[in-house]
Amino acid sequence: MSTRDAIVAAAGELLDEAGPEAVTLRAVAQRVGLSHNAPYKHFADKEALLAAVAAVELRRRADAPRPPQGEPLAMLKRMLRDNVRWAVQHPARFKLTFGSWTRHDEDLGEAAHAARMRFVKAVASAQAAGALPPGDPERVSAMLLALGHGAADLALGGHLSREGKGHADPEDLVDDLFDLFERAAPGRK
Amino acid sequence: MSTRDAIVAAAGELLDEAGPEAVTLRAVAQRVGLSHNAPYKHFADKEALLAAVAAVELRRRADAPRPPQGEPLAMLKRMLRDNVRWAVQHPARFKLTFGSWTRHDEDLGEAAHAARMRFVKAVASAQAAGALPPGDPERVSAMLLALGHGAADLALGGHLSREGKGHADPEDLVDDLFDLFERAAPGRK
DNA sequence: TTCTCTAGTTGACAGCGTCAACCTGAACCG
DNA sequence: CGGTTCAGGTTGACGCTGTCAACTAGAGAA
Repeated sequence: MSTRDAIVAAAGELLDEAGPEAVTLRAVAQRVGLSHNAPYKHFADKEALLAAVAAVELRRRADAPRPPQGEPLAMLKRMLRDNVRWAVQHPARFKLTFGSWTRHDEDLGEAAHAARMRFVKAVASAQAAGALPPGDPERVSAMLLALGHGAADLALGGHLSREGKGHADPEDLVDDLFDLFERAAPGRK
Repeated sequence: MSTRDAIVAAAGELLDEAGPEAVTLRAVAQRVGLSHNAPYKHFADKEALLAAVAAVELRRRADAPRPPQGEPLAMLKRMLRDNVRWAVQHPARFKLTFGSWTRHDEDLGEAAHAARMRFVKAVASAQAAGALPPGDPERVSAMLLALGHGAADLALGGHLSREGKGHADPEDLVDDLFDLFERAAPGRK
């Protein structure tokens, strides 16, 4: 493993173990056993390091073992639910990966595009199977991803009512949307 | 206007004019014409100040002049679209208000609850008019808000494809969801 | 008058990202 | 083989940040 990779890995671990504010260049360097300025030999600045962490995470998830596929719609639902579950379980990585990147990073942009295309493909097959309404699959994808993203983000922020009857965890909201699709789909022109 | 209010206002202006990273306690204090430590006489720490800014913003939007109401579903759609437009136009305020609050803030929690209840009420009337599927209005609200929140957040992060055919701006995604409701609603059991 | 808060001040502190300068060993080339 | 280059590492400094401690003026209450 290159030193660069070690730095990226250390930053990721720190992120998981102690939250985003603990990810300081100095702490990362120390964890790798280097001096506080060593990261600058591999990354232009802190943001470039974080972009690398995000890109690695994105690809790691893309390369994850695919569960056996079934119905296209069920598969799509599973993908979205997995995304949401991951977001809730790894808030810092989620926010880093899908937050705002201040500068354009070539590698990260490419990884994100690949991840999105994977999802768009799944939407297109569900449409082909008649399980989703027709229309630009990128746009339908955007809607699904927006709901998942929003549900996860609101849940993390504590903006989803947790108590009693109004309770919904973010995965439930994904289910609700799919229910809506199923109700809208069957008898369409 | 109390000094405390002036500090909150100054922080909000700084947020709009120069982005979140420009909102430093020193800059805020200087804008009000006080020494760098003056804010500590009114807020326990920086986060408490930011929570106050968020609460003010939330209430300001809640007190905004209500447009004349029409059909319940159309009104609801307008509310959600307004939220999304506001988020895209004031990203810093949006992220502050609907981001994660590290500590529980009484005032902010109350303001957020009031804002959400306003939305839930609108959902309930749309349901009563038969324009939305039945079910816990809080839960339906959560789904709508999640989609709006996610669409805005993804758009701000540049995660919505901007080019060519796949293009969708966040308000379009809100429309898509409402179209889906309209398609699902009419012939229900 | 004197006492007591409240809202303000100044000055310090450690930690942060970043910059500049220096060092070192291996690879390359004549 | 001797010299050069240079990626990768170091130390030390800078200004800025949030925060803390100590001090102070001034308005009311006793």
